[in-house]
Amino acid sequence: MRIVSADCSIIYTGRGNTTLNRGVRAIVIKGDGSVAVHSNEGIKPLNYMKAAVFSETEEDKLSVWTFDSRGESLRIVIHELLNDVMLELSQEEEGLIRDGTEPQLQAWLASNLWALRPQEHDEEEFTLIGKEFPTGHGPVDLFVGGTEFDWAVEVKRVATMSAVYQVKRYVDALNAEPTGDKLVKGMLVALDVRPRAVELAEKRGIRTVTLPADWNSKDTVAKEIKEG
Amino acid sequence: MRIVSADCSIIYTGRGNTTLNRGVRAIVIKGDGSVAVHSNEGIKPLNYMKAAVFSETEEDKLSVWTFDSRGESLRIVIHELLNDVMLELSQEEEGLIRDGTEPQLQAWLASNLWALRPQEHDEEEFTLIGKEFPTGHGPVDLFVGGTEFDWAVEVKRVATMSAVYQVKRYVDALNAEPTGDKLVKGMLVALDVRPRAVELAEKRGIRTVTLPADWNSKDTVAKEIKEG
DNA sequence: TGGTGCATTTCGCCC
DNA sequence: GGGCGAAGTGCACCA
Repeated sequence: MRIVSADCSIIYTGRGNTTLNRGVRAIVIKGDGSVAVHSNEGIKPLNYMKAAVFSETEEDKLSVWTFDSRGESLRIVIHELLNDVMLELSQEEEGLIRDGTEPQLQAWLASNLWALRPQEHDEEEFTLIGKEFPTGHGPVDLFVGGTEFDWAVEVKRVATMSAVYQVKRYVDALNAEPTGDKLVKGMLVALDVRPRAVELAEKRGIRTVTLPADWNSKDTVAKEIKEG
Repeated sequence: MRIVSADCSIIYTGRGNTTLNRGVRAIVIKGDGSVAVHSNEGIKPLNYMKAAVFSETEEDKLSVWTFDSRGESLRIVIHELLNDVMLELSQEEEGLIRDGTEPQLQAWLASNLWALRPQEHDEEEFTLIGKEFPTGHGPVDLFVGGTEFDWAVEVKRVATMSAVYQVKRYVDALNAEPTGDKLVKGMLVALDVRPRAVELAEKRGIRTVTLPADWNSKDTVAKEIKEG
């Protein structure tokens, strides 16, 4: 990985267009040809490009670095090159091992359906009918049978209003072409159900369940429930 | 900005949990306290944290770097520190100037309503009724009067199926409580309307308009039209 | 290879 | 400061 600090100005054209006036930034060029330009703030780069082809030209006695990819171009004018470092990183990167992702949350819920109970003391028995259950408007994460209703359960890490609309579509589609004899209701389960989503869900008759952040570290889980 | 290359292993706990086994990566620490760990591939960092508080301890004769933020922790065990570089970047970063963003596309359409015509030779006159026009399901980008219908126009850079559902909600809400005497129809305008979105829009009676990538560089614009 | 949806999304705008 | 939605989203997965 090559890291350069330089007084530079940058123009990007491609999916959009951006201009970056003169200033000193860090230019990072990786082994796979990807390039990123970083300022002294924030996580995201100012400019970037994936797997690009590098070429260097000279204009008005200034070095111009061009990175080209399909239909995109990043053009860096080097006014002054201040630093140039090469770092030898691992060639074989194993990559991150993630935990607490949405698919894992979904799998955990599938085998801990009691977490969907509206109240701690509730004894309602849920049975798993299917995962990624087809609805005619795309698959719903979990399809669960209850005593009174069947439930279309959508799992999110963060649930916003659009997730409520999504559940609504699933419920309508499932009730339009019933596969069982029970009425289908909707349930939105997330670590963070946004207030506006809670509000909208209540209005639409959809139950929301907020799981605690440590859902995967305990067997007994306290949770907040809003019944729509 | 400090850049370190090190043989390290990393554990993150916070919004999720991640483990990164031993390997040589670049650790980037910026002036605002944000930290990012980069491998030799890709744009996104393996691990990262915004505006964190740094502290260094020693465990089993190894240096451990801990970055803490509210409820999050990034813990980097330094097995071997290979490189340590300090780069002086601009303190005052003007930032990117963006062009071709969705708001700009929306503004351009508002004063170039002819671009919404279904055919090049069509002479239909559109009149702008409002921008960010309230619908009862959130504001629609443009509300436009035509000869036969009024149009709820949603503008995207990339339009997917969820954008179609969004327009459908606007149209239904507007027709449920009419503000004019014309029936409201939906229109989805984007630089890239995904095939599945086109398909769904046709089924839902929503018109889709695909603008060319160079929409802002010419006055006469060729475009593809699908009438729903 | 392209479509679909998650992300420790990040980031900016408006309230 | 929290909510909301765009992003040059990136990225992995799956057809």
